[in-house]
Amino acid sequence: MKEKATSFDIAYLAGVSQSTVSRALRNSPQVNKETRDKVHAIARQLNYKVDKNASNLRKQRSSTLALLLFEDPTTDESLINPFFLSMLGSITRACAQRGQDLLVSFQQLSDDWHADYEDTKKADGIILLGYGDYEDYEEKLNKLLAQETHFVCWGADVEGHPDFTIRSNNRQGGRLAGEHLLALGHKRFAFIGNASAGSPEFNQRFLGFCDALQDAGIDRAAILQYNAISTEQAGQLAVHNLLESGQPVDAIFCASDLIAIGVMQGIQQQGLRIPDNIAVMGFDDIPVASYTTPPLSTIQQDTSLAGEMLVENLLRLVNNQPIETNQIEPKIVIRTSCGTASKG
Amino acid sequence: MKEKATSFDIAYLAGVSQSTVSRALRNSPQVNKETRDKVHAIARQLNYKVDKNASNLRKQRSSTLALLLFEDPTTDESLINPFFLSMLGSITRACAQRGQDLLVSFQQLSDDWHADYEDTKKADGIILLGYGDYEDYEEKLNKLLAQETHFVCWGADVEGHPDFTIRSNNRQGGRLAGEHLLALGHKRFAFIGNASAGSPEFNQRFLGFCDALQDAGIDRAAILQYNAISTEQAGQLAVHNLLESGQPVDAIFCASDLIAIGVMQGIQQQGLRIPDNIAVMGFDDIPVASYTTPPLSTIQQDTSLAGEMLVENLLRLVNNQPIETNQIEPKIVIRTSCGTASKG
DNA sequence: CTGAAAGCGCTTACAG
DNA sequence: CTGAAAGCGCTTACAG
Repeated sequence: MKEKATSFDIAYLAGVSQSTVSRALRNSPQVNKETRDKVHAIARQLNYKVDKNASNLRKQRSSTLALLLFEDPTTDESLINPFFLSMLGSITRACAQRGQDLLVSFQQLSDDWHADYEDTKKADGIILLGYGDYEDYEEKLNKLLAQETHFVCWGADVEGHPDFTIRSNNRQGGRLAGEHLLALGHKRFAFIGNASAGSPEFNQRFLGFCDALQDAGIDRAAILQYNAISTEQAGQLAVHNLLESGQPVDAIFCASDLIAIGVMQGIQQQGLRIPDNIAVMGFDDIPVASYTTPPLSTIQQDTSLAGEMLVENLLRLVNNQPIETNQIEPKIVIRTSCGTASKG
Repeated sequence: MKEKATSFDIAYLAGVSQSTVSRALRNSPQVNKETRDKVHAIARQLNYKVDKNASNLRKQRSSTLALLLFEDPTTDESLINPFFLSMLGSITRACAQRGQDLLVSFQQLSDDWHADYEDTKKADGIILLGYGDYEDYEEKLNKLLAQETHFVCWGADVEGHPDFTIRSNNRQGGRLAGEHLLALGHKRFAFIGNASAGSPEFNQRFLGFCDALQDAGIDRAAILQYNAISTEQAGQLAVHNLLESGQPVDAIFCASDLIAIGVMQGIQQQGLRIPDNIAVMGFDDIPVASYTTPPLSTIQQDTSLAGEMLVENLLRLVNNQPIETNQIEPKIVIRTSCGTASKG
C-alpha cells in the first residue's frame, strides 16, 4: 500500500502551512476560499483522509458511540432477541446520519462497562440495550452514574432514574391490550410475564392491563398472572401451568412476543384453538409476529423512533444539552390471534 | 468527571519512568516482575485505561474491524435481512474473543468504502456483508483490491476471486435440497430465485439443485425457474406467475427463506395446501423459518461458523498470514413444508 | 487570513 | 532491566 498522505504533504503541495491545511479541511471560515478550494482539491487527489486517531487524540473526542447489548446469559449460540436486532438497525442509521461511528459489543467478560469504553476514549458515550433482570444491573448503572459516564439506556420508567432512560409508555401499551381484548368481548383474563420489580417494563405492561380491566369493572384479583422471562420456553411453561390449574381463561396478554409465541404453542399442544378458545396478545411486534399461526396481535414499539431517540439523547448528554423527551408511544397492531368479531 | 489518569501519573506514583509503565502494562517480559505488579496495582487503583487513540496513533494499528452491511436500496424502514442479523451476532462475538472492536455501518452515502474506514485508520480491515446485485458492486471490490485494502466478503465463489470471499458451499446446498425433494417422491420441480451472474450465490444453489435432479434422470430443461430477489414480495409474485402459467409443479426450491415465505403465502392464497399440493423448500434457516405454517424445511448456513471465519480470515489478511479455508458446508433442516412420507 | 509551536498520550528504538 | 527521547498526525491557542 502506498504511503498514506498526511496534512504535511498537502501543505507542501499547496504551498501553505500545515495549520492552514488543517483549518481548510475542516472548512474553517477564517481560511480564504481559494486556499480552501486548493487544499480540498489536493486532498482529493491524494486520496487523503484525516487520521481519526490523531484527531481524536488531539480533540479528546471520538465521534463514536458504543452500543452494549446485554441479555440474560444465553448459552452463546442462541438467538439475540429480535426486538434488539431491529433496534440495532435503527441505531446504526441514526448514528450514520449524525456522523457518529458505532462500536458494537455484547456484554463482555468485563463487568465494568464504563472502563471498557469511555475510559479508553474509544467512545464518547454508551447506549445500553437489554432485557436482563433489572435489579441485577441497577448496581452497574449506579456505578456508571457515579463515574459520570455518558450513557443512555433503553428500559423502564423506574423512579429516581431520570433522563438517561428512554422507554416505551409501557403502561399505556398494557392498557391498549386490555381495551382491545375487552372490546372483543373477552371476560376472563390472564397476564403472562414477570410482574415484579426485577422486570419493571413487564410490570408496567401488567399495570396498564389492569388499569383497562378495572375501568371495565374487573377486579384486579380476578386477573390471573404467571411469571415468565422473555423466551418461548418460559411462555410455554407458564401457559402449561395456567391450563393445568383448571382456572377458566379466555384471553391471555403476554409481556412479550417471544412469550406469546411459546404461549400459543402451549395452547395448541393442548388441542385448544386460538382465538376461538383462548385469545393471545403479544408485545413488541417483532418480525416473526406476522408469521405465527394465527398471526399475532400485539403492541408495537416503534424501534425506528426509539433508535433515533437513544442516539439523539446520548449526544445531548455528551454535549451537555438538555433532553427533551424520552418516551415513545406504543401502537396496537391487530392481527387475528385475539379474534375479530365480538364474542357478545 | 475527574481527570483521567495517564501513564505519567502511574510512573510518578510507582517511582519509575513512563516508558517502564508502558512496558509493564503490556506485560513486557523484559520488565521486572515486581515493577510490573506494582504498576498494575496502581493502574487498577487509578482506574487507568490505555488511551486507544494515542496507542493506535503510535502503533499505526487500530485493533478495530469494520462491518459494512449493504443491501439493495431498501426504503430505510424496512427490515434488515434476518440472515445478516444473525451473522452480525456471531461476528460481534468473534471480534470480542479476539480483542477486536467492531465498527458497524450500513452502506452509506459515500461509495468509497475504502476511504471511509481503512484510510481514516479507524479500522484495520473491512468485512463486507450483503445481498446486492453482484455485478453492481464488483467494481467496488476491484477498487478495494487495487487499493490493497484489507477486506473479506461473504458471498459466492466467483471465479477469479480468491481468498477474500468466504461462502457457503451453495452448490452442495442446492444438491441437498434436490435430493431431499426427490426422496420424498416429488416429480415436477421449480426453482424460484435469480439464477444469473448478478446473483452468483442463488445461481450456485440452482446449479446444485439441477445436479441432484439430473442424477435422478431429470433433464434440466424440465426444471422451471422464475426469477426473484430475496424478498417475500418477489417470492409471492414469482409463484403467482408460476401458478398462472398452468405448468404442473409439485415441489419448489426457493433461493432463500424470505422468498420461500412469500411463495408459501402465494400458494396458500390460491387455496392450495403445503406440502400436500406443493412442497416448498427454503435456504438460510432464518429464525422465522420454524414459525411459518407449515414450518419450513430449509438449508441451513452456519452463521456462527461463518462469522468466526470472516473475522479469522480478515485478521490473517491484516497480518499477512495465509488463509486456510473459506467455505462452510450447509446442512439440511427438515421440518414439514416438503412433506414427510414418500408420495410413492 | 496565515504560520510557528505546543501538545494530545502513548510506543519503541536507542543507549546504558 | 530501566530511562531519556523521538515521534505517530493531528488541532488549536497565540501571535502577527
